[in-house]
Amino acid sequence: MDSFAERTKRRLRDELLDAAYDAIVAGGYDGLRMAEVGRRTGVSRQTVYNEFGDKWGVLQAVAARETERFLVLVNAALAEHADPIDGLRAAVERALLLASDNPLVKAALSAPGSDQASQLLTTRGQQVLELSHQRLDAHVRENWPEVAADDVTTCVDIALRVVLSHIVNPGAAPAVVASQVAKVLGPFLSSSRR
Amino acid sequence: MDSFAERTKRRLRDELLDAAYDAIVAGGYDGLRMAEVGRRTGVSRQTVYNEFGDKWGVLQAVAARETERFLVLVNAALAEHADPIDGLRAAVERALLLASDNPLVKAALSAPGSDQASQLLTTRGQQVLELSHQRLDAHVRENWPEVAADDVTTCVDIALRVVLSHIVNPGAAPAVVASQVAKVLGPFLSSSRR
DNA sequence: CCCTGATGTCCGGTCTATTGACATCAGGGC
DNA sequence: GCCCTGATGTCAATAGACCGGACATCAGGG
Repeated sequence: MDSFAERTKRRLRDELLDAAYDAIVAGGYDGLRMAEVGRRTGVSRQTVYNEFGDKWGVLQAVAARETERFLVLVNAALAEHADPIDGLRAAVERALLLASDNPLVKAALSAPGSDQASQLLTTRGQQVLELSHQRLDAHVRENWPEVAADDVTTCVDIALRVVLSHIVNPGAAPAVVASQVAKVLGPFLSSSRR
Repeated sequence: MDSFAERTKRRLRDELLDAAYDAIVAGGYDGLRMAEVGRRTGVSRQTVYNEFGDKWGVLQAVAARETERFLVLVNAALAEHADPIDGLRAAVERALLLASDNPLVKAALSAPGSDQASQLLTTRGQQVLELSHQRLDAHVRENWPEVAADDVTTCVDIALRVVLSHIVNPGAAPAVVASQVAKVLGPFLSSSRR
């Protein structure tokens, strides 16, 4: 089922991502050295290339893992509320708070080389968007089956984009933004109940 | 220094030993199946042979690891006493207590196939003896440098053999045996102080 | 203008696990 | 007594992954 070799492969990838994460947090995308990632993990530079293709692949993989972890926490905020609108508000606020003190987000937006890394959240943001979409859609449908599936998708998409925008370019405080989003999307959600 | 490959190799060996340990505790030496050890670890049967040579090698390796762990605890008992004779008594008692509820020792002495496994502690006990000797000698010399090195070796050897004998063939209670050993060896130790 | 350091690619060598086959042996059932 | 099963132990061929070195390329700095 799950062989030692498979576990080892996963572990290798995980340790490489740990090393890359640390390097990015410490020195941003520019400070990330492929050779250094390998060295810290006790593996050759070539192995890093075999695993991720190129440097951009490393950044993407780090971001994907971080996004997954991020979404677990956001989904937990969603799940704490019986009413979908309350859940929406809580999730938005949680996401903004988490993002504001996430070392990787900070590094991506402010460290040297941020012009590259920040694209993960802007012009090259499909990966993060899609991943978040999948996780959130699934979770919302499970929690509030009474809302039409299409409308869930629409709602998640809009909220997601607003949140992402605020992460990249902060406006009002998290709680304020969350209330705004809930207020604006609330009527739509209510009208779509079966 | 310590590459990913080396760590993986150690981990493999460790997981194989875990699987073998469980199998032996559950079914004794006869109940140990090479294929099962591999299967539980997610590795082929051949890999088990590559690592340990043969079934006896597996048992030896399990015993060696267990002995090391055992000695850490026994040495801790030694270290808790400033006087060598007190230390000796405490170590003997600790060893006998630990052995009496050690699952591996129980399996080796009572489970089916114990005729084979028990040889590790009797006719084929060199490995365990030597390992214990090294660890204990080093520890004792470090703790009580005032005792002549030769006499330490002698003393450890005798105490060790008495303890091993009591493990295989229990006599008086641990505390009693410990006191006996301390009483008998005490004068010798005292006389050898520099 | 060269020198340095980093990315990315290629390839041959090596190590290790895997797979399948085989010989051997002990125990149990017919 | 004889065969069948299951286990140990051995062997060779194969495959997969990492390694090491070499190389082209490019950007930045003295």
